[in-house]
Amino acid sequence: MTPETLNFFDKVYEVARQIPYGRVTSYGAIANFLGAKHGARMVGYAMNGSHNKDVPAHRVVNRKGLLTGKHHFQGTNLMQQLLENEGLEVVENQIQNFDKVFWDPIQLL
DNA sequence: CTCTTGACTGAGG
DNA sequence: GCCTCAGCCAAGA
Repeated sequence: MTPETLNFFDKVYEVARQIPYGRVTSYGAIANFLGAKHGARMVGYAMNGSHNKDVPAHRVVNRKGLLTGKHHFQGTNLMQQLLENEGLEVVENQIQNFDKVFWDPIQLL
């Protein structure tokens, strides 16, 4: 675990916290925003340790709007419930109107 | 050290 | 649109 990796983890959490209410983004978008050469996979891996942080990990999905990380949440459909609670429409672990609720961290600049 | 496993993604058929 | 393949790379066994 290099210092750069730790910094990367913190950056991921920092970006994730900036995701607006009712919006979502993808692992790749975050990776691209951070210029992460480790790739989107590491973003997902970073989220693995986001449990005891104030990170809305449920707003981060894969590029198709699929809730690939729902099994990392407590219960079976907690992630979906959280998203629906924010006014999002989720069917079969997939976010509906994904292109409309998608939020690219690049817009933060 | 090697091998496997992923909360991924883009390209090609 | 679907499926498959190949890069990607940190962590754990």
